[in-house]
Amino acid sequence: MPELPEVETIARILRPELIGRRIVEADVCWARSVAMPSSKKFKEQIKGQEILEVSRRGKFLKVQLTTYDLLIHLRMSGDLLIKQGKIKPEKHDRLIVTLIPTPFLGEEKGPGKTYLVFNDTRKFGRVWLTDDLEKVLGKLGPEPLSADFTPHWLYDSLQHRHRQLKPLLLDQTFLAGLGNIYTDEALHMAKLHPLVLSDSVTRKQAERLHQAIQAILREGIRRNGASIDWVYRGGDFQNHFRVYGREGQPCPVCGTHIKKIVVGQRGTHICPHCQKG
DNA sequence: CACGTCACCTGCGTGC
DNA sequence: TGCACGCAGGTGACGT
Repeated sequence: MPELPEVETIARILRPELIGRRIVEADVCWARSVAMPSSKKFKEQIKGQEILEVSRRGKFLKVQLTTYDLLIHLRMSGDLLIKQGKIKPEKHDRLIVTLIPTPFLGEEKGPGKTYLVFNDTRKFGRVWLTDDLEKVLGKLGPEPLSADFTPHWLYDSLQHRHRQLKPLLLDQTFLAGLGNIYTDEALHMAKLHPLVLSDSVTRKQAERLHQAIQAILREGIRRNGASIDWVYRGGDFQNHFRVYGREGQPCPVCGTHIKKIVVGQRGTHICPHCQKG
């Protein structure tokens, strides 16, 4: 589900809630949600860890602990929620982490507990607990909103591949963070057809694509991400899609009806007038 | 190396 | 109303 802007939004929401708290317990409700280490070791190792920082890398949420990092990938339907006081597990909760403020080490006394709840209907999401970030994040491409991601880098990297633009942009080892929605939106903004081969892109087009990727991700973040289907977390970018999910509706640029095609098994939305093959 | 296919899961909308 | 089917914000393991 969530792409870079949604994960960034979640990180920003969770950061003030989590930093400075200590993990007293983790309840793994669906063992396969824990990718690494074993469910048993996960519970042992996470106990007592303090949360030092909450950030994002690509679509991964990164929770820096005293001696480990907790990495969370929400995949298609995952969500992270903060709950307080007495809670009852909801239907699709896969992991519940119990937290207390660091000054209060007594479990029973002190202020009420806080819970970090990982809810994931489709069970595709995964969490990792590791002391070696590279092991999980090592193959990721650059951050699209970082200084590493320049028009020159993009042009150069496109020339060195021979792939269709959309599948390449979805490839997290090429660039980290774009998913189906933001890729369609960025290609439309850049006026590039998703099937165009990467090494046929001109310098000018690569500059447009670079600009479009950053603009669309920044807009997504500014609007607190998109909330579609049954996962709603307050974002409203879904009301501003230019092409995604707008089959048959007019292109906001030229008015032509948006077409839906399939590219690499993914539903793909284009304006046939703005985005020429 | 690039691409297609399937698998992993649950739930929702559609059409019969 | 029931049911089959297709589809969904992602990724990884295969085979060609």
